[in-house]
Amino acid sequence: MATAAAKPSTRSRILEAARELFWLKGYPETSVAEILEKAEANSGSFYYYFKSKEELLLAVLDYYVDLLYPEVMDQAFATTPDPIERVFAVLGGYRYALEMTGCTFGCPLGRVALEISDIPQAHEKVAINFQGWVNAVKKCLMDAGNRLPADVDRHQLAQFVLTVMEGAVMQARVHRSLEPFDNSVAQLRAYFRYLMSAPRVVRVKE
Amino acid sequence: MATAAAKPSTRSRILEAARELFWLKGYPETSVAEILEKAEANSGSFYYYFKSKEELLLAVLDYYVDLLYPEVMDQAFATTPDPIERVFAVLGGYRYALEMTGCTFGCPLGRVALEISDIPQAHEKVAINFQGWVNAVKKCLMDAGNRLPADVDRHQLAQFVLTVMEGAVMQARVHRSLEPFDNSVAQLRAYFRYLMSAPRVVRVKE
DNA sequence: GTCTATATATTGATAGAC
DNA sequence: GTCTATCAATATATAGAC
Repeated sequence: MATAAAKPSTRSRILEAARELFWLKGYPETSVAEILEKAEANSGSFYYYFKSKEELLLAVLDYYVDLLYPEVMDQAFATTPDPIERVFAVLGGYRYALEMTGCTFGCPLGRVALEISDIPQAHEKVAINFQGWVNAVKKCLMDAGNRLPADVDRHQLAQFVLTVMEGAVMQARVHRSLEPFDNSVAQLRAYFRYLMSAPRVVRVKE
Repeated sequence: MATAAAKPSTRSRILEAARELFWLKGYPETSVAEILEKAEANSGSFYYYFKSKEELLLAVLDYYVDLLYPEVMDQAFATTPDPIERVFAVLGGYRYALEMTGCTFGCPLGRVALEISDIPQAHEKVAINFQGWVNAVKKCLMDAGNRLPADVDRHQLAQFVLTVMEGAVMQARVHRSLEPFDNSVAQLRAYFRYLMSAPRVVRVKE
């Protein structure tokens, strides 16, 4: 017979609680005491597993690397076979997160990227996460083959998709509205439509 | 004869110190004590002018509204007559700020947008700042007249430019490199080139 | 490994003299 | 309006029993 799920280890409970609180409240605004309460753990356990709050942040950022596919990419890849549409399905996932949170919370890594300024290792780890995201999108763009012009740099375009996602999420957050997000994605779509459009004959001045 | 510049008022010294520190360290990580030290003021003066640290943040965000043209737009408008090139000159201003700070500091409002989550008034004021920015860019796009297709929504496109700026600045910050910024602007340029390209004859399948 | 109790520093904010 | 002194709360982190 099925047994009840075992309670996760203390360390992973702390990690999970921190991940959620850093996402909701930000790293500087989250106290160790709050993390402990949410994780149902004690101060002694915390400092047994982590040297400091700062080290916990770095562990959370490593954790996010593992979550890229299960939390961000897998669903888009599973439901959307067309590689170009997959890219927009990934963006749709962020739209859904905004929708579910009243347009308050989008990408937790973008938040760390801007709110932290004195922990260079944190930026390095966010950069690694961004690289993983960009590579996943780049893979889609490469899978699109010759539907995109050969001279379009896939890496640059994938980086641009991340740029648009982060900027769009930010604006949705401050406006508490999906409109700026949808507008930005609409413009990105127009750009892709152009890139994928049939060969053009440009009328030349006589 | 010329007199030495008068020392700014205590209130404006506090406001200016806060603006810079919130930009460099973020709002939660900046203590009132630091602001006072930088402003050469005392706790008593601070709470004479501001009800709380939170109210100071709101005052700083109002202050930014006044700084939009002098700090962000004026130079681009003065040096670049072409309205489309003006938009890219504005982006060039952010590139310069990144360059001058080792790719660590871009837009202070984007930072507040993501690091603050429990002060709705702060988001409202960032939204007002973003609106001003978008409107300034929108004005350029409208000045471009029929160089852009009539059916392109100027507001949506201006919002997209802000999206790209914020996302590009964020990536430059985490990578400590201008490359992601330049890549994103290059893609935005390609999109504008497309929008401004001569009327196209699309080859139709037979 | 987990617990409670606590050390030490710093936080935002206030009081009251001048 | 500006000053110093200080409050009360909270922060991260540690000590040492179990």
